[in-house]
Amino acid sequence: MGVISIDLRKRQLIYEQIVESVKEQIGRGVLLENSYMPSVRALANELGINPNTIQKAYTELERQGVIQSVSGRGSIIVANADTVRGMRHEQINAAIRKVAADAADAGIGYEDFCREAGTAFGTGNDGKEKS
Amino acid sequence: MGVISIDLRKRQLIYEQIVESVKEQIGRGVLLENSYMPSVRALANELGINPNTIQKAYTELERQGVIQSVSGRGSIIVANADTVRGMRHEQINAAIRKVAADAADAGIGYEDFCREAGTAFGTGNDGKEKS
Amino acid sequence: MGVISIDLRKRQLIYEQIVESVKEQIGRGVLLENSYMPSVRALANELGINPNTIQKAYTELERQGVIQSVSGRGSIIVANADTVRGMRHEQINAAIRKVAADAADAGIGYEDFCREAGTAFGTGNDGKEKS
Amino acid sequence: MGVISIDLRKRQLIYEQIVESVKEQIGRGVLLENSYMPSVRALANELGINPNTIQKAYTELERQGVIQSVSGRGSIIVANADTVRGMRHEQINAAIRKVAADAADAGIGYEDFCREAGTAFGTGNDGKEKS
DNA sequence: GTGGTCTAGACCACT
DNA sequence: GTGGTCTAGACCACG
Repeated sequence: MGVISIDLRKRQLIYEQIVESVKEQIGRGVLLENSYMPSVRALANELGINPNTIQKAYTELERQGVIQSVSGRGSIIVANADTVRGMRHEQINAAIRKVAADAADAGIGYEDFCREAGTAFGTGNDGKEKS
Repeated sequence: MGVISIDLRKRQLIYEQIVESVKEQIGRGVLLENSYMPSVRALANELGINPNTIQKAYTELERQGVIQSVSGRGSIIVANADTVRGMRHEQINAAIRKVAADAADAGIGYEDFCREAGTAFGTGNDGKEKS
Repeated sequence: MGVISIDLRKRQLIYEQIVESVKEQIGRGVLLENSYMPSVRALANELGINPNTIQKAYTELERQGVIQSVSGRGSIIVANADTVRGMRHEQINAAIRKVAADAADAGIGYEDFCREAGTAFGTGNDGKEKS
Repeated sequence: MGVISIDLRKRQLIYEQIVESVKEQIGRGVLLENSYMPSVRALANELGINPNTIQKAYTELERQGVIQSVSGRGSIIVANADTVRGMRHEQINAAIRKVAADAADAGIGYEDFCREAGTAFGTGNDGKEKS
């Protein structure tokens, strides 16, 4: 089974899901720097979607400097795990700031915000130091 | 100038933007319980979009119990500010949990998460008291 | 307070609701044979709806032989309670046959049908003789 | 010939007729779980009505959890016959209770009610065993 | 071709 | 003029 996954029911564009999934797997060390990505055709087949969509994702990944397409050879991963983890962190941090701004706007306080978030972190930081 | 605003450039569906904008303004007390919403045509005209899109938004608002439409009369706001704020809070809490889960998954710790979020809350709560 | 009632939120046409409401009140003996109906204008005012709608209802009532309009005088009730009760019974019987046919079609048995209906009749016929 | 039927002369909304017809055919086992619905355009063409109306029906069916639509793929039936039959039964039971309440209100007794209904059930259950 | 959103504009019942 | 349904047809992302 492949390591790249998509969900057709999500509203997020499929090619974006692929981009994110690829970066996530590189960050996890599942996909390695200097190794080849599956071919457009192979991945399209594996995910059961159209090659055009894969192509769009690969083009975007190349634009972001994550992979590099070599004519007749395939697409090679040129970013290392740390780099993409950094990209992912920055993306998530932006999402955090956005939802925090929404929460602040809706009158949710900082402590309530952290308490709500705490449940997602398994390390005992579930807000109990608030009680 | 009207109180309901949309941004055609956003990827969020227009009718959803309207639904959220209406709920936000009710929550802020700008739109009041028992008062009438602008008519479908009037709002369509004001926002420069098609009446059908407004209709779709109003239908959804009625489905959510926020307004009640009567043919030939207009659409009356039946939810009070607290109710709508509660709906909005629940929505935002869900978003917080989601982004927190993403962050945890990406290896961002609870404290980093709260520190990142802290900037959105004006009160100097940048996460220090968590450490 | 008037005896004729309508519900603007229902999907049933308003003039039909008025027709039914009038017949129901005649059947109950609240509106009496040979007495006058409220004037179109008065009833429109009382119900807060447009006189055209009342006029439509009165026209239909006249067509059914329930009232008779006399120019410059008003509309007089010409059907007695028994007559309209009969009309109403026939209408309801038709509705019963229709819903029974739907139920039979959906595979609901006669006994289940009667048990479900029993709860609406306060007289102890709530299906317990089935148990 | 298709299995989904509508009647333009009925007052019931077309998209509602479609929703009900689809659920009925699923309940009958004519439309099967995990099979695809006809495409929006195909059904629109077959029934001679506008694709938007079909879309509205499909959207409602998805909201009810009967089908699941995937852009570019089609709409797959996800509810099984039993589930849909259950939904239909609950709907019909509500209708039974409503008409029974009307009947009781009009002075029709439980036994008369069941006798009237009996004719719709073919098995000689005309209410005799109730007396 | 497929679903989904949106525009444009019609008709209806009712105000 | 008001909400609501429907028609006609456009564009988009995807197959």
